Amino acid sequence: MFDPVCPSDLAPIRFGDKWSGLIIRCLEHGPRRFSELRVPLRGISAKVLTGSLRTLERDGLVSRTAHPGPLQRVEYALTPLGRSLLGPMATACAWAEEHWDELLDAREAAAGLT
Amino acid sequence: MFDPVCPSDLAPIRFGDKWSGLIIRCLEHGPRRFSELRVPLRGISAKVLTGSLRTLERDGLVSRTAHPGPLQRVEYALTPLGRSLLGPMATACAWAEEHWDELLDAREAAAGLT
DNA sequence: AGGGGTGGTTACCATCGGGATACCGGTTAG
DNA sequence: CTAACCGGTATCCCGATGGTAACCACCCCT
Repeated sequence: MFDPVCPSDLAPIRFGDKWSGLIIRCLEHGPRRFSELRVPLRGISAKVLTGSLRTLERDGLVSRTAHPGPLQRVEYALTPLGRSLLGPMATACAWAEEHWDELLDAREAAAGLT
Repeated sequence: MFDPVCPSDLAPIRFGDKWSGLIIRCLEHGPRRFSELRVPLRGISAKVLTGSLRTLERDGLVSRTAHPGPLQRVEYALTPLGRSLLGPMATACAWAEEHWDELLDAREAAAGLT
């Protein structure tokens, strides 16, 4: 997702994968079920989604609750820790929205003089 | 580096690699030369560093200037666009510093009940 | 009994990022 | 002449990431 780079010790540390950011934002407005997550994340395979969810769970960002009852029903929700990430993520998104065009322009310009 | 995830269109988009964040932070306080970058980024190979720098250059975040003269001297600096990233990155770093322990605890707890 | 939805797991496979190593042209110092 | 430094490039290789497809148990509905 991103590198929380600590200036103190210069080592690259990453957590999160291709989909983690998206998943967290999908959980922003409340718990979602497994299949509810697959809808907005068009293209994600079950395997990768479970993988990402397991990692997020392991890191304490997302909680998994299997609701009892005859129907199989599993809900994923943000933990407080996960929710605390929404702020920084919003900042990053704001930056991206603001500078997206410049990025594309730069890439296009760079491709142009190839 | 991180996913600037736009909530509007849910597609995973990433730019930056393992070292991009670190490189940008190394350039925070002024231009640096190729070999000056390799020092704080212990462990990075020349190939990977050039690769990352080329990508950052392509995206308009970093500028490369080969100074004329008999001595080979190349300097990398942040562009205004690159500098605009420092804010969001600081936010991310602050989050990381604040919640780093919780993350580690969660991982440890998860590993514990394996 | 059969079909469908939910929430996965497993095996297989292609791709890619990144690390190690060697090399290279130009320049300067000893 | 030789060695060393700068800023790379060329190759090889490995492991992780991620995608596809098949399969599975459990439950519901008809």
